[in-house]
Amino acid sequence: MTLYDELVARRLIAQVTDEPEIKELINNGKATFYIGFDCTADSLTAGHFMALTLMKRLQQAGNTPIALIGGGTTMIGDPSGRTDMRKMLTREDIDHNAACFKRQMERFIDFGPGKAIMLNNADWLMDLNYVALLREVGACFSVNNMLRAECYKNRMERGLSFLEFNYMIMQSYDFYHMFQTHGCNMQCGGDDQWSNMLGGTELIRRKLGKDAYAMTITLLTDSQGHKMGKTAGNAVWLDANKTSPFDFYQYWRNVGDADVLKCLRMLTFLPLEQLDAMAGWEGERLNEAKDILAYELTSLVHGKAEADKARETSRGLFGGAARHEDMPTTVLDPALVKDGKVGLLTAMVAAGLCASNGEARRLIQQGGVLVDGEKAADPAMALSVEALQNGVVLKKGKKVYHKVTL
RNA sequence: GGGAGCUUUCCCGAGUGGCCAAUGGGGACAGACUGUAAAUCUGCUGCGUAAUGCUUCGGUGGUUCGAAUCCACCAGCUCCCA
Repeated sequence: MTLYDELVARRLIAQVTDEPEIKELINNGKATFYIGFDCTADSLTAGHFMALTLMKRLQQAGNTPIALIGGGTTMIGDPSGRTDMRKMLTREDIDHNAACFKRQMERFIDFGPGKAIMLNNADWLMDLNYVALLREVGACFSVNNMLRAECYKNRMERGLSFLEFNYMIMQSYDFYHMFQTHGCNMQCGGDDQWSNMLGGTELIRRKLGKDAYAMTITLLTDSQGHKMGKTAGNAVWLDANKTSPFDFYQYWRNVGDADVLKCLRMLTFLPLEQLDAMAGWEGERLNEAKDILAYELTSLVHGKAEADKARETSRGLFGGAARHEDMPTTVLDPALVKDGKVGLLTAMVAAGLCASNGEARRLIQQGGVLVDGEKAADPAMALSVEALQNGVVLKKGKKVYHKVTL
């Protein structure tokens, strides 16, 4: 099976500019493609993960990836998929974030000589001269066309600043620039980037009379159409300090039935034959598929050892056994001890299980808290120092486990 | 440059002097039912030592016994005219 066919079979491809050409390029390792990453946070997220796997799949077939860190474009802020304007980040924040991204990507993509390149568009965007830029590429963009682009359409009612409007031009310029300096002939990205990407191929065609290609991948959404990779509005991070391997594992272990196979296909490297065999699984059996999904992804991101630990912990907790060595743990501040005890409410807030005492109290009153397996009935209860020294397991709701110690 | 309007708790959105911590919906969280799923039903959703307590309705001042509600200025956004 060729690479292109595999991508199709995995339902990864959303749109392409020129199917026969792109097939030819990537199947034969002739593509030098780039994917841009806006560094708005100090860690990549599960959302970026699919882009990384795509990069890896293409790299394995002999194509050359360029990971473009958006040090310059982040200064502008992409309005795609946004209803409001992004917060402006300082240059220092952006540089810091770019460095963090780089570290995470290096674990995943081989940046050895001739294998892959990492660039930062701050290197060329920051020095652009306004008038020179306008003269160089300004004539190649039709405002009429830009306004028709899907990503701006829904902003027409709410307002779109000139700053953001220029994002497409910057992104197009990136492609144009790398086409010339690095022989970059294809751009990949999320489907929400489609119009920005077309801006680039169009610019290259007009300025250089050459063809460049664009391919977008399907955004990973759940069966309700929501973007995946978020819990309670927070991103699922790839950085172990921001989302622990256990929580990362649990996130995927808990995807809905309707989404497991899709996730396996799009995110893992498991052979398609194996996935096809799983496609017939139903009901309870899907839990096996979820376990495979969670294990595969955790081991890709955090390594096999961490994945084993997370799986064991998870099985221990949900399988009834009392194993809890690896669950997230908080060491309480000794200052919280009063009369040889720490109030349960205090402990829950300190462990980050609740935002406030009031919330913790409510939770207990609703019967949502277990202390070492026993339902906590009284919000006023306290944990003794002796018990804490051995570690007390707090369970919030059905799935959130947290150990507190002194 | 001129004119009109908007800014409410996580989001949408009521509220237009005391009965407002503020209707309703969504989301989130919890309980029941389950398979660590979905759907459904229920509860809950500012803080709190739980009290006729405290802090909230873009910001700062003011009027008033009392303001999310009135006034002034500032900021942000939207729309119309140039």
